[in-house]
Amino acid sequence: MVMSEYMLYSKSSEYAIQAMVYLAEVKSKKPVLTKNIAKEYNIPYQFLAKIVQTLVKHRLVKATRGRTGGINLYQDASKIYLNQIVDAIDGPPPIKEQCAIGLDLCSDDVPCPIHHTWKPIKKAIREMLASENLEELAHRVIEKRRRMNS
Amino acid sequence: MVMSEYMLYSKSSEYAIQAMVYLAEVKSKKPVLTKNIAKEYNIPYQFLAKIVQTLVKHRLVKATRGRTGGINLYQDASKIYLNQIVDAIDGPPPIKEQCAIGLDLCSDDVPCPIHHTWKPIKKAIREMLASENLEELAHRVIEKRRRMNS
DNA sequence: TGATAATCAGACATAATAATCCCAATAATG
DNA sequence: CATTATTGGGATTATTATGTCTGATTATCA
Repeated sequence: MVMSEYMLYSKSSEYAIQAMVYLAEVKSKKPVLTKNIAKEYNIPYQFLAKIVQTLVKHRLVKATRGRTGGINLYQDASKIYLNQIVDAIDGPPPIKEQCAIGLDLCSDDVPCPIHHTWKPIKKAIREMLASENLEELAHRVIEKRRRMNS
Repeated sequence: MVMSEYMLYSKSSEYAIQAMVYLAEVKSKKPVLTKNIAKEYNIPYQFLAKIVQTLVKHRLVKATRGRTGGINLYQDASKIYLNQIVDAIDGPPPIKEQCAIGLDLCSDDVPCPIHHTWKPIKKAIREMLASENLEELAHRVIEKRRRMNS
């Protein structure tokens, strides 16, 4: 199998994050073309367009139709966190705890073999996604570009 | 998309782990039937048979053919770690660091926006998989069963 | 008001993963 | 030695995730 490494979210979510970081980066008042974002990040255009539609429905992105149309962030970049994007695309996290090795009925009371190790890690991931907002991310992307070009 | 939650390895690897925990649990000198493992864990038999073939090739499982055949652990349960199983099925981890949000050229020098948060978490996951051996896991599965039936 | 350029929406196509089928090879047993 | 029961392994199918096509809708601008 392929399994690059530890998947936190789907490819679709990854594209969604990239697109929204782009929007946070350019800070354009005017609508930004989905096509340009796709080109910039090498995302298949039509596929990204679909993802953007979902982001619009979840009010993470605002779309303007027509000739001078495009997309913008629905609200300030500092108020949008990674977990919101992932939840919009992949759906909200499961109600019941999921067991890492697929045993049924895994909980704090009846833990699976790796429950106590896995649980805090899972919590750390959740907190990571819930603490990173687009404004900070965009800042760091800009910083990254600066370093790459030097 | 579905994305139950944070995928550490493929479904195939999950099945492989379950099967090997089972082998560690029963501690049978006689070969154990793949069919029985499949039934016990509700794994599609033919699919598990395929996975077992891979485990055999990687010398994690020893297969005995013929009428009284079946499978056993290749070595002592205490010497087999989760990462070995995952690597055998999903392939070894990528050489280059993978960026969590899919930006190219992410490294310690030119980090992606969430690099510094993600890196230690990734390390923790790796260490979890590299520190859990089948003997301990089997012990805890037995303990789990005891608790579930009380 | 017609040409142009964007998003919206649903159907369709492709690729990757998961699962199944079938029969050969192996080995024990009556 | 035929029967039975197992793994081995290639081909095939099913399901899901990813990606594409086409046309409708909306809005600007000459």
